[in-house]
Amino acid sequence: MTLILEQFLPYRLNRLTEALSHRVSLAYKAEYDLSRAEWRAFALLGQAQAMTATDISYYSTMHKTKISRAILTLEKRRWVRRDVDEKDRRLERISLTQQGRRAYDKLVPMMQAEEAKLMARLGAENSEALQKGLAALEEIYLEPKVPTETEGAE
Amino acid sequence: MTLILEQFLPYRLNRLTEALSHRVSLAYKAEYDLSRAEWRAFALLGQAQAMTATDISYYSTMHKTKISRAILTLEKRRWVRRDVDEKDRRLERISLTQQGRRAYDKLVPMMQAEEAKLMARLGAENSEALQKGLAALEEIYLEPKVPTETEGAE
DNA sequence: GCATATTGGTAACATTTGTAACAATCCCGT
DNA sequence: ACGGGATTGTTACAAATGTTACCAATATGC
Repeated sequence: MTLILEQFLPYRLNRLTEALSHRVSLAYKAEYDLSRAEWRAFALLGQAQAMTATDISYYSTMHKTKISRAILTLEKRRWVRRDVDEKDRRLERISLTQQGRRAYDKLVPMMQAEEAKLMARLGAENSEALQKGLAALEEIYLEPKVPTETEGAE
Repeated sequence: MTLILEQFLPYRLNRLTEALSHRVSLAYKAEYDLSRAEWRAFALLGQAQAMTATDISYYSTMHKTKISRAILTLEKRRWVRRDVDEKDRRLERISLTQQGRRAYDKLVPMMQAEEAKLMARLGAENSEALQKGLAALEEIYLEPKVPTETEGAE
């Protein structure tokens, strides 16, 4: 009885994720010295208008204390700011500052270029297969979407 | 300029990996109280005859000190043993004990069942697409194989 | 053959992370 | 309107992790 790890989905995903994340991290580390947590929070904030820390935690699959700290760091850089929600004063809506937006606009093309390079190497057919497979997996295991407005994460 | 995370491969892989790994971890945690590192080292040792700690580190994408500690724990449980390689006495070949093998033989079917359930939900077509896409990615980003004998990692 | 560099593995230390407790706020039923 | 219970985010502390230094064994170069 043997579990063939090369065929075991969690193992495969783990290794690929590690490899890809590491590759991509080179860009934001070299350019801005961001940690993984910071980059993820940052990327989410770039896409959505204003999220709460809980939202970010949910969509990044990272612990809320980690997010709390990442946000603090980003805040110190003046890349994000917090505004207490007037309707519910427990909530802090986090959003990019103008300065943060500029950094985002500079960083994103680098990431996209990296991904484009990868897709080119994969080829159209493999790439499509991958999209299809991942989409199906996501449907089973993940919540559907990243919000573009602050909204509860279930 | 916006990076759509739902379409960004590292993000997608990360979330899926988290979700799947967590799901699978329930089995080995509930049954044997293994940590992730322990489970991965264990699974690799179940497949290969005898690996060195460095091999395990490489194939599990985990830090060598983490592996060192995981092996120590597994050794205390008497699931693995070490034998100093007589040819190169710096090396320790780690392998499953009989007791370890029994635990492995009990655990593996549970993991396979979990995966089979997933594949069934995916359906044949999506599953094949996924396989194809992942295989292509692996070819670009990963070393080819898990050794079945102790051997250097690249 | 001997000095030096390299490798496998561990240990000490410092950093990072998560768990648990907390304050502030809100919700809801009464 | 009040009180119990939930929710948001932070902090204190404990556990896990990684960096660095280290030892032992081996390989390399002269």
